[in-house]
Amino acid sequence: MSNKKTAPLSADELARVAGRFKMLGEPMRLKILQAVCREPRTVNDIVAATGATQANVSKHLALLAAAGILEREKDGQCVYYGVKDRLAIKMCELVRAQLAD
Amino acid sequence: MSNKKTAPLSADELARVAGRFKMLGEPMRLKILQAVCREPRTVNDIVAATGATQANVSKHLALLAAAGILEREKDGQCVYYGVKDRLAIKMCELVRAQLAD
DNA sequence: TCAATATATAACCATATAGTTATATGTCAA
DNA sequence: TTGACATATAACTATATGGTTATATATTGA
Repeated sequence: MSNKKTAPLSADELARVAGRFKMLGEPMRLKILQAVCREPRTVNDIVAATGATQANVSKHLALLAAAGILEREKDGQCVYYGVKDRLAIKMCELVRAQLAD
Repeated sequence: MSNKKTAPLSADELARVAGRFKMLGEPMRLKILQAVCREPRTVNDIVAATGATQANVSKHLALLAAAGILEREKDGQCVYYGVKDRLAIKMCELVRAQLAD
């Protein structure tokens, strides 16, 4: 155990951390996260829940899955997306709570 | 106390939360946060610590201060920037820890 | 007042990316 | 097969913004 007083992040680490935040820095993606937060949903469900176009939702889903925030599971002709990274959700709640003061 | 099972965020709240993350989604800004994390530092110090140009640092500092993440205090001809929003730092550490697995 | 120093800002360019439209791919049922 | 549905992807446009250069605005000391 023990922390080394938090060593400075390398350029690479900095970029990774920033990338994580950048992924959450888009309203539409947060809206998608909200839609799949409870349980996995199909792309169609998410499209309906967000009101965005199917192509746009699909693109964001691909990004979120590639970032490891969502996970993809195919079932027949449907594809379910669910939350893989609970920390992302946690952080959304933290910020939300903070803004509500 | 008591949570209402987390009501869905309005478009406006969504934008605010996203804006918060977007502010942290830039490597240079994280580097600046690192520089001022322990104690307030002058712009010059931050420029030296980050290796970026003075104009660029100044711009990011203005953004971070406007977002309420940093606070600005003038002392003579120097300006000190320090962390105002500890949650931002906390989240950086959370993500950093997560990536280190 | 003048020079030196610290910080901010304006104007600009280049790049990344969100959203769109159109189309491709895959899966099922008749 | 064929048609209907679900999802993905390609090509494109428009916009936001990070970084740069040049300059403006304090503030201090000589």
